[in-house]
Amino acid sequence: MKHIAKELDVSISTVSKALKNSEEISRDTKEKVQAFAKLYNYKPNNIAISLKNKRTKNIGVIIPDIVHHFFTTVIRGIEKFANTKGYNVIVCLSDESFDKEVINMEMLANGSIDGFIMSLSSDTQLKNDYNHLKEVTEQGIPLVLFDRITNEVECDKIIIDDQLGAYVATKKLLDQGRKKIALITTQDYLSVSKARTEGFLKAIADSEDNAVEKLILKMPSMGMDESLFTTFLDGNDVDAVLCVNEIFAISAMRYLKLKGKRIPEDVSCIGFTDGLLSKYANPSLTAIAQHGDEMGKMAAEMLIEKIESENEEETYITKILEPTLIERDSTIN
Amino acid sequence: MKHIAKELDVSISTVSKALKNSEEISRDTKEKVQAFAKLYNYKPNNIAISLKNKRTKNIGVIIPDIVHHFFTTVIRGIEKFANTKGYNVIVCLSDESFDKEVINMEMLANGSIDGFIMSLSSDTQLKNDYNHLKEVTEQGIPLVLFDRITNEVECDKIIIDDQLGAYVATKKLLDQGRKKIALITTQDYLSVSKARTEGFLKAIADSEDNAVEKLILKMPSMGMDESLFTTFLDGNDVDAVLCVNEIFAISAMRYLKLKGKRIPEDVSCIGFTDGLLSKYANPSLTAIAQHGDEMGKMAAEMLIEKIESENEEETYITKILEPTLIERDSTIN
DNA sequence: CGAAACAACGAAAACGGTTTCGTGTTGATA
DNA sequence: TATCAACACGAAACCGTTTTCGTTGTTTCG
Repeated sequence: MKHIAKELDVSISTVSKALKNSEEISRDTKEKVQAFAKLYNYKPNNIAISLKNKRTKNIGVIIPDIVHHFFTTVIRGIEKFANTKGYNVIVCLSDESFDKEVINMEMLANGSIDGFIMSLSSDTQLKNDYNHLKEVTEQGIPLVLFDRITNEVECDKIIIDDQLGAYVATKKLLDQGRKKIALITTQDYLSVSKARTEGFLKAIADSEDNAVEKLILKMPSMGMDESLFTTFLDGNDVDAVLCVNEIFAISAMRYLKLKGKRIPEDVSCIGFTDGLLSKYANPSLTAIAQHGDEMGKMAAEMLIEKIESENEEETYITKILEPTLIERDSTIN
Repeated sequence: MKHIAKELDVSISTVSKALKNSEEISRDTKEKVQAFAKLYNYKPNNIAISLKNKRTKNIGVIIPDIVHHFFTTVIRGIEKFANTKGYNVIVCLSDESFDKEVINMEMLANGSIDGFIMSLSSDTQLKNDYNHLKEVTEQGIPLVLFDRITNEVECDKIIIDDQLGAYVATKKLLDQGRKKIALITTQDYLSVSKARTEGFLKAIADSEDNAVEKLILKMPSMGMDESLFTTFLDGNDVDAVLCVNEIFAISAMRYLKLKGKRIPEDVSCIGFTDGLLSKYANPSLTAIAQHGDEMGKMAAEMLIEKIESENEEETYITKILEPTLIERDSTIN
């Protein structure tokens, strides 16, 4: 701009206004300035604009893991919507660690972003410490929590109804006449695991069928522990399995097949998260779709709404998406 | 800072220096200022610092698709390394579209980032138009291209040796005595597909076994076209299949099994990209690992090196990573 | 004791824009 | 002809920091 101003012998103010097509400036000058701007391929400096406006047009996304189908679909949803609104997405990975989550938030909270979208790390949910979130909201930075959320922090939230998902899936298994149903899940401190377990138990309780046996295996970590897994499946002759993630479900199917079980004839399997594995498994896996794209889109929508809204009224909402049961070949039709 | 300055009755300059532990400022004042800063939880504004330093500590990553195992591992690699160096990662998705790629680059090139890491969209490789990349490099913004690259642009690049990967995989199939080997790939305008096809052909040529038959199916798009696929496999009684991605490989295995073929006894299968599908397929799929994490890490390393190096000497390097053949159950040991 | 050296700090410019508030020129109106 | 809008533009403050270059007041030394 300085350059153009000098070249055209006008002030920087005039250049600025001319480029914004201000009514203040004569048609003549505007055309000249704009022509020069094109010529010199002038592009306004985003940083300077951000400093002036106190708005960066960046949104920070903090997730535990990116090599995970659900999270990537959420990011895609966020990115797509954010882009239409002129926002960029800064992605940080907490790697399931509380400390990294804190560091990342602090890194971004110093003016780099206009708002956060995040899903809690397992470590954070275990520690149950949300001070870093509270600090951010107290600074007035909008925050949207998705999927792995907490009630300890007041902010917008979006989740799928995990309990309902598990309920519907379990009901599906019951309706097929399954009597010995296993739930393979993770520890309860993860908000989603807890909700899914509740849905599972509720469905069985609602069935009022005393012949139904329920079994629950709580895996210690997010990863696979083969021995726990096989011991559980060896010791219990189940006829249905509901797993809280694809990996558990695929592994269960594989091991059951190894043991000579036919799927779905002998054992029905359902897994949470409708990812690639479910689709391409053999047999393909009936799955509870979490609609990550939609979730991401809505999270971005809620966040940008908050960012751009003038009023400071603190009304927070929690949106609950309905999961969908995608029926495939691992359950009987 | 203004606040602290007023409160302590010193100048803003003094506050700034005190916070940076400048030698100019007395121990006494420094302690006071730093204490106040802690008290008021002062955090420097990154935007202002960026404006002053002309360095944002952000790196822009533009990839065609994020719901793709290889790309997510690359992002993870980038993010991890970048974070250790104090950089944040802004992710943009081109969605395989030339236009979006251009828009994203322009959005970020106006001061939002210090450098780019990107992988070309298929659309861009088809159009063969790289002016947006050239503009960016001419502006002096460092650029590192990975995986899907072009020779049309002078910049740092990093790829895996796709030709070698295909060569090794094909050789593996030949060594097993396979005589009728299929390659299922995509169109040649994708740099990686081309290289893989070359490796495939080279391995067969090198074998000097005239009994070996080679077949190539070029799928029209990135997605699956079932009819083309099945027609090809029905019409050719192959005993080995090499696929340029997991989806093709898994689909091939599934269809072959459907036709009564045993894997690996009757047909050996190998796929590019060692992702989740390969690991959890049944049988598990022998795969060519592309080391996305490593690639991402190195890309970030190269980029940050360029960003932080003082000298303007234009020396660009291309790093070539070696792929690894991960042997699993879809090939004979 | 005067000059030089030094320690401690502040004023102001700079980064690249936006925006408010003038100000000087016109032309129309009373 | 004096008055007043409207018009077209410029000066300067501002966003929050950094940094250069003074400017003080105090030592130190010859």
